[in-house]
Amino acid sequence: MRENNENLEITFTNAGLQAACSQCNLRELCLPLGLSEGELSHVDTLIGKRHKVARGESIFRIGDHFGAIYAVKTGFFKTEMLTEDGHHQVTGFQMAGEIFGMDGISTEVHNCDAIALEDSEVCLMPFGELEALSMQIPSLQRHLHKIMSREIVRDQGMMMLLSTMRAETRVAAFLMNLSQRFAARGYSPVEFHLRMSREEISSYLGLKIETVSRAFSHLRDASLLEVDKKHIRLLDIPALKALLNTPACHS
Amino acid sequence: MRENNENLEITFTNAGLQAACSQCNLRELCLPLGLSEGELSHVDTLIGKRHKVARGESIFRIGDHFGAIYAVKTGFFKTEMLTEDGHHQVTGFQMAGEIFGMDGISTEVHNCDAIALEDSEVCLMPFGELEALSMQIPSLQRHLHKIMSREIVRDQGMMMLLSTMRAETRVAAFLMNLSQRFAARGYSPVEFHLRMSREEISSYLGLKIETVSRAFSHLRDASLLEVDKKHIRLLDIPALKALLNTPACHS
DNA sequence: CGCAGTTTTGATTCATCTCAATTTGTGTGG
DNA sequence: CCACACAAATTGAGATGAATCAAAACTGCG
Repeated sequence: MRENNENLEITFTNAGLQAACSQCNLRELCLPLGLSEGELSHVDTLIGKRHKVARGESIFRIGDHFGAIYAVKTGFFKTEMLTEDGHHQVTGFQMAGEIFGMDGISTEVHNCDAIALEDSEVCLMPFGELEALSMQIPSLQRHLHKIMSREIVRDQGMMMLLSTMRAETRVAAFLMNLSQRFAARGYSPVEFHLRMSREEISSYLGLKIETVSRAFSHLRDASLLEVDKKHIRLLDIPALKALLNTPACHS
Repeated sequence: MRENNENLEITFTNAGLQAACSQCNLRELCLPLGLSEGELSHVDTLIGKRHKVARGESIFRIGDHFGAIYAVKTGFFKTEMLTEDGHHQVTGFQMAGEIFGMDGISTEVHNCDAIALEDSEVCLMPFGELEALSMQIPSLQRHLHKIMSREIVRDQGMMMLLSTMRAETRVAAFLMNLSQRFAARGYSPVEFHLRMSREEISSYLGLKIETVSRAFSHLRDASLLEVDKKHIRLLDIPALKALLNTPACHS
């Protein structure tokens, strides 16, 4: 299986302990995108050791001092903030090649927890060094800015989802989004495993867990997908896409 | 009135046509924050001419090529995206000293419209030049990153508002947010004028216009504020703050 | 003064939440 | 390996908050 190959590869590169972007199969998705060979070798010197995290452990917590941003090497993460009334609220899920921790730049304090949803590895990128290096390498600077901007756009898309879509549509949009991201990583866009619980999905989508469950059931009944616990199979992607274009009012 | 002073000041500095951050009374809120005198003078060379926009006019539109970010010198803006089904959706309001347009960095194409809510002036900051200059001035680079990060944090806060707060609470949070921002600019935090329509507020808050109207009426009936059309007076800020800490379920 | 657009208010409908019960899954220790 | 307890997910019935539909009041502008 794909998973196994991935694991073998990790074991292999991890033997060197030191992360090396230049050797990483995620470099087309991650920070190094668009860098030349020579530039990449500079980046190699900056990226700290990789860091293993067991499922459930955190990379940083709310209130921690900000010192670095992180790239997912393998595994799956969630980030969650604390609401005014003390509840956790998932603000994002991160998979291989995705970067998180940028929330901490502005105040130099993290304002979310970053928690591994499965045994994972991250690459640590000390932010001060990253800034210093990006003063040397224009294409690195530019790409860093693009990554931050992409996060802004992503969050704004999420705002739109939350304010305009109905429960079922939110779930469909969520699954389509995962599908695309898996596809970009060479995994099947139609069949995948959810790493997060229904609880976490509902928190992320601004719904109650029962509503998410009902949405899954309803999409299944409409033959748009198959659900077996956390295993998802999208049966009718065009129809799911069409759902997203549906106005909020009852169609 | 305060407004008049502001206007006089504009007329005055505008006589020079060229914007000068070093002379700007917003420099503690805006891009130049934390720069030395010498660094400021470099920034002065980069900031393009100021740009006047009449109420209703746009600075950029969805699909426009991205070339610069903008700082509000005077006036008020909204940014709005297009939903899948073709409706406009307000994603933010920008006031003096706030920076917008960073959504365009990632794809080099803007994905929102930026529209003046009143006759306004913006300072145009060509992004390529800004990047080049930030390679010379570490504190400028750092602050640019903080500004982008702040936008990320802001958007995530909005996601939380949209997924956890009830209609009335959203409106209260919106007003409290405006209040703080006015206060930071030396205006009254308890009494201010809304530049945006109920329609725009409702779009921003993910509600219908009638619901926003009812929320205003209800907050008024509870003696938490006075509403006279677009003129708002916050009567009980502690109570409004307390509202925000209220769990989503019926109190 | 009258007209168009905006805002407020009211009555009803509908989607999601809440509460409750059941089923399914997971991990632990005998 | 199975039994048990506990957590996660599903399903159902009813309550509730916001949307919708409709109409009235207000605002601003020529």
